[in-house]
Amino acid sequence: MESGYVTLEQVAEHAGVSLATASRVINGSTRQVSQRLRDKVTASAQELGYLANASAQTLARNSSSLVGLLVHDISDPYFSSIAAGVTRHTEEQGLVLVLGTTSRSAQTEGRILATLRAHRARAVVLVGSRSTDEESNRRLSEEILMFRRQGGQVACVSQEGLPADTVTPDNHTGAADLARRLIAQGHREFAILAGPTDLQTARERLDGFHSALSGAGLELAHHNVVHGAFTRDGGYESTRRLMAVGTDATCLFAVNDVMATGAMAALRDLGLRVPADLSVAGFDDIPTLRDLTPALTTVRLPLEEMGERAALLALEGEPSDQPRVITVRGEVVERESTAPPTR
Amino acid sequence: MESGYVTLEQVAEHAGVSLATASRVINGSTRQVSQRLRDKVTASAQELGYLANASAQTLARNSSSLVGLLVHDISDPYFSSIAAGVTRHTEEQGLVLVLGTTSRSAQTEGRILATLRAHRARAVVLVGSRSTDEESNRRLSEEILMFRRQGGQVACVSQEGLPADTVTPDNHTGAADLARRLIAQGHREFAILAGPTDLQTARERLDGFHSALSGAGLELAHHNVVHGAFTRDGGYESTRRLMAVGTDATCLFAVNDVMATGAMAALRDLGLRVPADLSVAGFDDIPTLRDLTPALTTVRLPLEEMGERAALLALEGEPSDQPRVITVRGEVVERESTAPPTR
DNA sequence: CTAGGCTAGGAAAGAGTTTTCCCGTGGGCC
DNA sequence: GGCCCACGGGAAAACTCTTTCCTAGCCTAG
Repeated sequence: MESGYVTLEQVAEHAGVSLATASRVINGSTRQVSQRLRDKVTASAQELGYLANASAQTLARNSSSLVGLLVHDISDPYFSSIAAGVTRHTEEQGLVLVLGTTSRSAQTEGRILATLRAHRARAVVLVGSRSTDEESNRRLSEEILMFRRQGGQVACVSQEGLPADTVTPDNHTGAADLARRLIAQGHREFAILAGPTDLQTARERLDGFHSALSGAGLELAHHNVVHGAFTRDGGYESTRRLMAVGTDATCLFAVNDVMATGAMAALRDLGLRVPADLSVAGFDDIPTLRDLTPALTTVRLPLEEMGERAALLALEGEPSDQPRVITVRGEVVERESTAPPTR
Repeated sequence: MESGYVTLEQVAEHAGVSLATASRVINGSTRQVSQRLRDKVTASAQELGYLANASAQTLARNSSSLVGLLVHDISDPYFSSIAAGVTRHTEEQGLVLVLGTTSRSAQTEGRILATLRAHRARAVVLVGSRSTDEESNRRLSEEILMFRRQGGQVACVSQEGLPADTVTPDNHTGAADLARRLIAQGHREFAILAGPTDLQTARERLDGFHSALSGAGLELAHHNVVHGAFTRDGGYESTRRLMAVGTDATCLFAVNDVMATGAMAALRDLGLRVPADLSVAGFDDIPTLRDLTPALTTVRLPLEEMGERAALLALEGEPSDQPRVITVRGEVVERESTAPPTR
């Protein structure tokens, strides 16, 4: 333990057995080893402070205990919630979690996936909404397939349609449920912070909301749908844009909570009160944002659980050809940010 | 590329050169290789889709590109902000970030550090407040030294006193500055949510606050200091306890923002208004929590930058014996959660 | 013209495991 | 008692790189 490393060979020598035997004892191989030698080896390992060299093991086994997790931005509480779920599972399995931050760049994503392949990562969990851009999807699919060909498993959160297992919220139904609740509350005119145009998740939520409106015989005016970044600042800025041209809406639906947060900030800066002047609803029910005032009406998603289940899919599953899809249903939680319209 | 892997040997063979030459070309060795062979090798590598096996490289070089990051809980926005900073640096250096979540368990921490050693991680960044418990500090120091003996570098955030480089906030001064501002605002009676008793950071902030009070000739009543978990729920619960026995304080200082968040929630539940009935101040200025209403008066820490600088320390520094300490000074930001007392 | 020094390239020795293959011993069965 | 099998143990190959050491060839200087 003095300095540097203790190798298995040293353990074997110290125990007076062969390298093979020592190895068999250490990693509890299927092969039988007599109790006597077993004890001697474990004692030696203990005494010398043996710690197996993970690289050598990976090389020999051609499989590591690394699990990748790709998110756009770990400081975004949406991603960090999911990350916590993934972490919980990898931690208790004794796996090593590699965190890759893509900053929404497909190129970075590709680079990280290659790195994970180079490390013979066992699995990777991809979080973040799928783009609707065909080209980038094709490239991502290619990467995923390459990963799988090399024996790795892939699971996605919120990214259906890729050649990998998926756990995804039912965005359409969730948004539609929410819309119906808001209609029941008395709202007739809505504005929507719809996020980026090329994001599958954002689009599904918009569609779901829209279709519930149609079902109730309501129109959604074109000028009441505004697109922008899927972030807090995107929500802020989108709201400013919306209010600059003016709106007749009594309720603002931001397709995710972080945008709703930005929206509420913008409205406050404009001197408007929520929900008195305008109701605001979000989507995700991010734990960290539950303390906003007024408390956000939103669609609850079990984010941490989703991360955990994705990890489970990636790590337990047989590498099947048919991607398994777990759909989780969101539940509308009505809080203080929405109220019957005063107009 | 068909399936499985392409090895360097295959590339060499395809290019009609030796393994050694191929290796030299691939990793741009110091040794000269003629342009002709160089081109042939790169072309072959490209054509075959060669990707170096990271484990083999680690084994051969006895050094990997893994960097560990240890936090208590990644879904806590304090940690995820710092993580974002660390990530930024590792990402642009092409390093691989391993995220370890300790759940505040020294045992888990030890386990993860051992895993990182087994992987020959190049460096590790430890985030989170040092305990004041001597025994666990001794054990952690031992782990760190072992890590360093094996060629790894260690840097800490908010954990001074360990045998490793550190970037730490000046908790004492920050809290004292805050106290003085609050006194200037007219407050004379304070209550403190002091966090866990055994947390160095919490204690320093309490001490700093306390000493500024003393400096102004003010007392801090014993019953106005309440301890509890360093979390949102800890803050909530501590506040309930505080209010249950009653307090004469006009201002409540929670030693970090997440506790302050819980405090504000508790006060709201009790029907008290902030700052009208009671002022509340925090510490950290966590970006995600800036949208709370009322906006929190707090001490701003450049969390992301702190993460980045810790990564820098761990990765640039010479392994020196004398731990380098970077102290960052927090800046008081006065917002809406504090106001002159009405009583 | 030869000795000596460079240089580019290759052979091979590691790096630390796992795992296959082989061997010797001992026990059970006829 | 002999044969076969099972089983515990070891030697060595395999995993894929990096790097050292060596060699052949060429150039230059004496």
